[in-house]
Amino acid sequence: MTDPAELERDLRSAGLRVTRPRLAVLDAVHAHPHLDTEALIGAARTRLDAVSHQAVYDVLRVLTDTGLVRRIQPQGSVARYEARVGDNHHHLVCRSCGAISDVDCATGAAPCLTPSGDAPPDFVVDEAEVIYWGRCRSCATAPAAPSTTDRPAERGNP
Amino acid sequence: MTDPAELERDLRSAGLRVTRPRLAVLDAVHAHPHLDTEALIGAARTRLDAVSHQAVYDVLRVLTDTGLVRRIQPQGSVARYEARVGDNHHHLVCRSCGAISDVDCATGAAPCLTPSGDAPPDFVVDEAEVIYWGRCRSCATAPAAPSTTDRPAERGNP
DNA sequence: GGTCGTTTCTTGACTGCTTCAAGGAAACGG
DNA sequence: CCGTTTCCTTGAAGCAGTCAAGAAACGACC
Repeated sequence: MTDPAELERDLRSAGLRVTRPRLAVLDAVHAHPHLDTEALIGAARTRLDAVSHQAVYDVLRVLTDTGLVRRIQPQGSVARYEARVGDNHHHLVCRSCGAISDVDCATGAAPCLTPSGDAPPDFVVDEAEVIYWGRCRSCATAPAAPSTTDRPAERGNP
Repeated sequence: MTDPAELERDLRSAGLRVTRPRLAVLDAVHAHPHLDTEALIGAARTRLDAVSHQAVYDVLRVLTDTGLVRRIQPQGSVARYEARVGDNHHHLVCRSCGAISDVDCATGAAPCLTPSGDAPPDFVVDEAEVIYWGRCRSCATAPAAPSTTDRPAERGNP
């Protein structure tokens, strides 16, 4: 649980009003990286007695727009959010259980990567988003049995 | 329009039955890279008199599963498909008009990139998916007026 | 502290992409 | 040519996310 005063300061410095739903959601995103919206609604409701799902959607949008949180959405997954912003890190996603983990970016500053061979015609690139696809250890060792300890990402799994 | 015999050969070598919807969709994906499903339904219907939208969804799933087409889905966009597979290339996406273009991968073979600093814990990576975000030339020069010549990607644009 | 204007949250309905399900049609091996 | 298997059609449903109108909360100013 992050210091409320710090969260409040973050909101204010982003030019946002400080409201209880915003504090709750922001704290939840800090506490649990890579959660989806539904889970964040739940997490916000443990902090507050009641929040509408619409409020959480609104808050997440505002926080994303102001850069306080980052939204990621690997294929086959719904939107997920994290509070680690500004360091241009990347993500590892497990193909079978959907687990996500962070990887530091080698180059550091965005766009950490530029299209190779400067062939690209007329594009001004400001960010390179990288997703590493593979299998986490538990799924790599037990291929057919996706672990249930992490939340699955793919919807249409047979 | 790709040679039908060639498309047929591709289907067979992937172990798939050759049907008219599959040929039509596969040809459409070859002809128009980065189209979304709705546009592909339209493109398939110019090749065939009638195809159900469900058939196109089914076909796209099968083609994706067998690796004959690749599915991409930048944030804020619906699913899009391309027939350029196996070369592990990447994509440039314009933030304002949603235009997508291809970039060759420098390294060539997948995973063209490995997580830097081998810090990542216990992940077997088989692919690195890179999306370069930025602005295409027309949008970079006219920031406030997204070009309508390319199909927009974002839905909730004000 | 109290008051006012603006922003934000609540409630409820709705959209759009995608998938599910059942039955008929087509592909392909024999 | 026939039977089995797979695939397409039709129609409906699911689900994440959005829209809209009114009530509540924030915070600036007095």
